[in-house]
Amino acid sequence: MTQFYLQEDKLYISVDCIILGFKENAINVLIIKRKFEPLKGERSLMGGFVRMNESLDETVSRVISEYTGIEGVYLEQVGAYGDVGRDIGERVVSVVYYALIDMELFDEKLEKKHNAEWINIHNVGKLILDHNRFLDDTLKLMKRRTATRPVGFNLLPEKFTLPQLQSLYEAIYQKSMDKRNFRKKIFEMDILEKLDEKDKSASKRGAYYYKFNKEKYDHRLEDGFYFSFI
Amino acid sequence: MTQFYLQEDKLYISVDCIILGFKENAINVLIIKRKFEPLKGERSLMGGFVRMNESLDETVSRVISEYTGIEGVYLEQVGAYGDVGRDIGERVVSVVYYALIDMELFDEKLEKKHNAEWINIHNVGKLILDHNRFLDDTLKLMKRRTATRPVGFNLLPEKFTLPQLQSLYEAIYQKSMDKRNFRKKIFEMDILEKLDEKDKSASKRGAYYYKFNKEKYDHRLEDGFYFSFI
DNA sequence: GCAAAAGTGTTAGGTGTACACCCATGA
DNA sequence: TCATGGGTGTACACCTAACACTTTTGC
Repeated sequence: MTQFYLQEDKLYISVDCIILGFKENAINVLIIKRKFEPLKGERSLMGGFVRMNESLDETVSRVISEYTGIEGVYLEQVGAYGDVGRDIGERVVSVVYYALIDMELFDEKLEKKHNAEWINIHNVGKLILDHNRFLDDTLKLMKRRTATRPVGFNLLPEKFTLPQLQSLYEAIYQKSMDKRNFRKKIFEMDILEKLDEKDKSASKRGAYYYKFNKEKYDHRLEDGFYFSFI
Repeated sequence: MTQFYLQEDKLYISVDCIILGFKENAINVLIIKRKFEPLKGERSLMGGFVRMNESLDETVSRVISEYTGIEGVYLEQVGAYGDVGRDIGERVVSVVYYALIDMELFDEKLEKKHNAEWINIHNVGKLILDHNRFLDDTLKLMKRRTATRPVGFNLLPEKFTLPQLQSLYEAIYQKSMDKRNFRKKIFEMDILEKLDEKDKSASKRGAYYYKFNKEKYDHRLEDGFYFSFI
């Protein structure tokens, strides 16, 4: 059986990760300055080669964990990029994923170790190779996804306030929203659980904490419930 | 520079294609019965290995052209599938694409040559490996895409009637639509060009032919026009 | 007591949906 | 003339979007 494949070419496959986090009312992406040739000193996404005995998902998780210290994050595949000349020197097909992480869980020691920094997604300059394209495609996909699935919560801590949630969506869609309409929409979805606790860090009055209630959400999905932020 | 990659693994990469066509009010997919081992006689999607000097897009186009005789079709990537055991015998990462073709352009000689047949997407039985998953993922993606982009036209001849167009969308979404509402929506989009010619094959009165007007569509997109069938 | 953020309802306009009849033509 | 599919308009329900004031509390 192996005979059948023998005449075919084998290629390098890498995974590139776009790690997104939310802080100070902005979506940030983790970027590294490469410490070695080729392209030393230039800015890049995090990546890794897919190993023979490793699934794509395993490669991504390995890379994410290496650069953030976090396991089990929300991941979505953006796509495979395979133009012949996309990498320099060697032919490499890259599969791109993005991850939404809670920046409070980020291991800051890794920031120095990898020469990494969080950059506002609107100020990311030139990246190596076709990484800017990866980022552009990711942002389009992420906007669509956060509009139709409750995945934005992955960018927030487990407990969050409604002003926080709103400012997250405002950062994603780059437009300000009406407080009353936003809250009405969220409440109608009936997927949040209100806690008794308040966050007083942003105001004297304090804002109630909420949690995303996955059970409620899954239950609502069953009877053809259609989801839509924005 | 090449040194840098030397220690990494190289893998086989294949492309699998889901070729969709519209005929007799149903969406059909082209399926082959494999003529050789492994898995001889079983039903499969069309695929091909990515060659060292070929981009993914080139591989897809090669495969599509080989099995349909058509060039320049509408293509969209579904994703990369890379579980370690997904292929039997060897490790192969597969990148899946779907194509929307006008079945009138299909070269029927190739049907026998490749042991291929068009099967209604709701009657496709068991396919080899993880090909059923590819098909399921494709259909979800295609439904979303045809709902928000005017790509359904790729499944019709250049000239088509409104009853044809409606029956296409009814086949995609598996539900019947109101004629008046459908036409209203389409006309409001203002992306069709009415021809003077009629199609009399389905009725005595005849239905006017229309053409998709890409210029109009591109123009409307510029001023934040949001598109939505269904 | 005041500054600063959290929280709360109503209305008007627009969009989606349901629904029934006449038209054109070939046989 | 009749059977068959093509073509057309309206009314109601629902959803979206715009809008301003009161509440809480630490300082």
